[in-house]
Amino acid sequence: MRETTLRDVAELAGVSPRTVSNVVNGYARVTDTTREKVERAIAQLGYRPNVLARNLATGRSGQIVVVVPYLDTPYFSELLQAIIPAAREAGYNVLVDQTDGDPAHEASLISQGARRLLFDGMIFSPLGLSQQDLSVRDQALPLVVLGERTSDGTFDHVGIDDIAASSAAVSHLIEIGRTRIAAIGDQPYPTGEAAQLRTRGFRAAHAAAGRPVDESLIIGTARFNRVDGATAMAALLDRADPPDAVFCYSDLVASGAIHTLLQRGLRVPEDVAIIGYDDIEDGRYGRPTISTISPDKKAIARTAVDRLMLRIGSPEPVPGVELRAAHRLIPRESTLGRS
Amino acid sequence: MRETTLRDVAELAGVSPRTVSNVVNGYARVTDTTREKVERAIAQLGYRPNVLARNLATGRSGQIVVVVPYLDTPYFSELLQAIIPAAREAGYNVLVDQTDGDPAHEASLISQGARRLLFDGMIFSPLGLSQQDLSVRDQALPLVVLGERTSDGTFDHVGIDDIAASSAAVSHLIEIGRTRIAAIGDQPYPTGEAAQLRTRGFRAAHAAAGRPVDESLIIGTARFNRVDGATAMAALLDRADPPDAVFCYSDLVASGAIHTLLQRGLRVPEDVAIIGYDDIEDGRYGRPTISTISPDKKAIARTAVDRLMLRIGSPEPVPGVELRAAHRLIPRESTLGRS
DNA sequence: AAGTCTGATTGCAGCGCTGCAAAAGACTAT
DNA sequence: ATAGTCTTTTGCAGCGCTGCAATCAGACTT
Repeated sequence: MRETTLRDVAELAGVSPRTVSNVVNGYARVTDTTREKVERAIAQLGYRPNVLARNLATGRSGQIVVVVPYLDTPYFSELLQAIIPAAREAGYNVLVDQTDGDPAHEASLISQGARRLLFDGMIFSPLGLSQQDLSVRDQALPLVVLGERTSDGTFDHVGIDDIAASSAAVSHLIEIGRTRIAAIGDQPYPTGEAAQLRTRGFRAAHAAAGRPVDESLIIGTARFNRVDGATAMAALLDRADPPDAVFCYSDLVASGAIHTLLQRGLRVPEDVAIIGYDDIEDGRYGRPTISTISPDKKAIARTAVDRLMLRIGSPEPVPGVELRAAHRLIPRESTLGRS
Repeated sequence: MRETTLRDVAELAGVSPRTVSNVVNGYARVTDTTREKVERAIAQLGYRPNVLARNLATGRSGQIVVVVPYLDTPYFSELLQAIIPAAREAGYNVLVDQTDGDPAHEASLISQGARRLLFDGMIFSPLGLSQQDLSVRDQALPLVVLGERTSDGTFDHVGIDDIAASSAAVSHLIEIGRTRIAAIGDQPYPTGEAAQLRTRGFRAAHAAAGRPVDESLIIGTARFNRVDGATAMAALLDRADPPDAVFCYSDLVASGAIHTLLQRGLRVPEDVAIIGYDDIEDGRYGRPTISTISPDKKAIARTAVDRLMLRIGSPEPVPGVELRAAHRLIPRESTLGRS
């Protein structure tokens, strides 16, 4: 039993297939009477357009892909949760990909390859790819990059002002009277742009307060996750002169750090104050609740989707722009204590 | 500048388009010399097949959709992280959808509607739909259901033995000497099957130990999240006779409950032991670490994908089966204390 | 040497839709 | 009544690929 096609509907309604197509797509001018006839026929036959055929005819898939390093990282899943409805609203479906931060995988994705045409555009949150890697890519693919890379002019970049945000976080620690402030999460190598910006904010806040930076208090980690946070915190505590506050480059890192502190019988924030970054839901429910920098994820999602739609819709190349979403400092128990 | 097509390759290689297609798809028998010729031509022209055209010709999209209620719920994002690679391995791309548990949205998804043909099959984790709702659906859509519904014979169901798992969790609480055990998460209404199975396990464990169940210790919640867990725990503590242990229907609920306990200055597990369900990553890093029931997510993902592939590949209807993945009890600090 | 068989290759048709531009109708102005 | 204008509808062709069945070439039988 064949599915009903445009042609079937056309026959029943007594019009041409093209007219049915016009009705279905809301295209062009169609008289009300014709429209009604067609709609009645559609209803009667239970016609549903064949997306595959439409895709081939239009050369578009109506899908975008969102690529994140890790799906089970709360920040990304929360972001995704914001992107999907925004895309759907624009009439697009969302494919999801995770790369595990693998540079090869990431590179293969932006060069399209076998999955060409499967999606009309990409929202990409790179991890393993450096700024430079991003530039050698299939220029035909409309691309919006999230995170901390900067645009090379061929794609858009949406992010928050990481330096300002990080600086605000550290200034907050200074304001509550901390004097030995550590940073956990630095990544001083090409793919560590995100981390490096936060380190710059860390320095900026010190400079603004007229404080020197103790370089030995900047601890590197491979990833921004709990284990790394816990390990780095342990290393800090094993020193002769442990810090009295830590700026963690993600809430997960913060959560790991807090874990270590509590395990050693130290109090947060009395002994060591902690501030994170990302404002993941977890941070609002742990104990203590985690002070953090909250990027406006909804704004990021909406902006990214809007720009991507614009790129997809435009015949000629759209110059890439830098777009900043808002962020704000949210002090919670891990710096202010129980209220 | 047109993209190169099969025809271009055929011309350059001096063979028919059909032969090129055969080479590309690894179909049929092709002599080594022909294959080489074709492959050389492909490389020379940088030919990449047009997925859209292939989809139309074959009537398949090479995509499956995974539908979950909430993407930012760790259990689902962890599950998704397991499903995506499994599907990719089988040559399928994964679309992701979240329904917010909205019954209307869920219903529209399983009835296919406008997105017909966009995916060849669906892995669906229902929340708002009752058993009955599931049965009125587009039978043509290959479907594998996750979670706690049971198959009506037209789709496969993959889950763990919830009753046994819940019972094991509660038995664990009994074994460590607890006498007043509460349950947080019951949902005594049609769409609450998941919760009800856990409640049955709760009762079963009591029965097995020859203990009566105090019905007033079974607390309902609208969702399985932190807030609900925290609220329910507070209600329990406000009673004259609070429990000394709680079986929480998810790790998030457990996390919320622990939050309340600690906030009130109670100790976990000394004053109240807590066990959760799902084994999300968070539970391994919080303080205390959360004892839990760990469903084998990798097995669930693999089984679901395998079954779906089988359904997609089969011309005639495949009878639906019930498949059980393994689970195990993982005692951690929230029941055993610090070691 | 003719007949048979096996495996490699090919041609045709069409998947169901839309872009394009032309045709048909409706209406206005002369 | 006729030409001109604008709106609505239509026909054609083709997006690039694969299913199917037929064809062809070579090897093997008798």
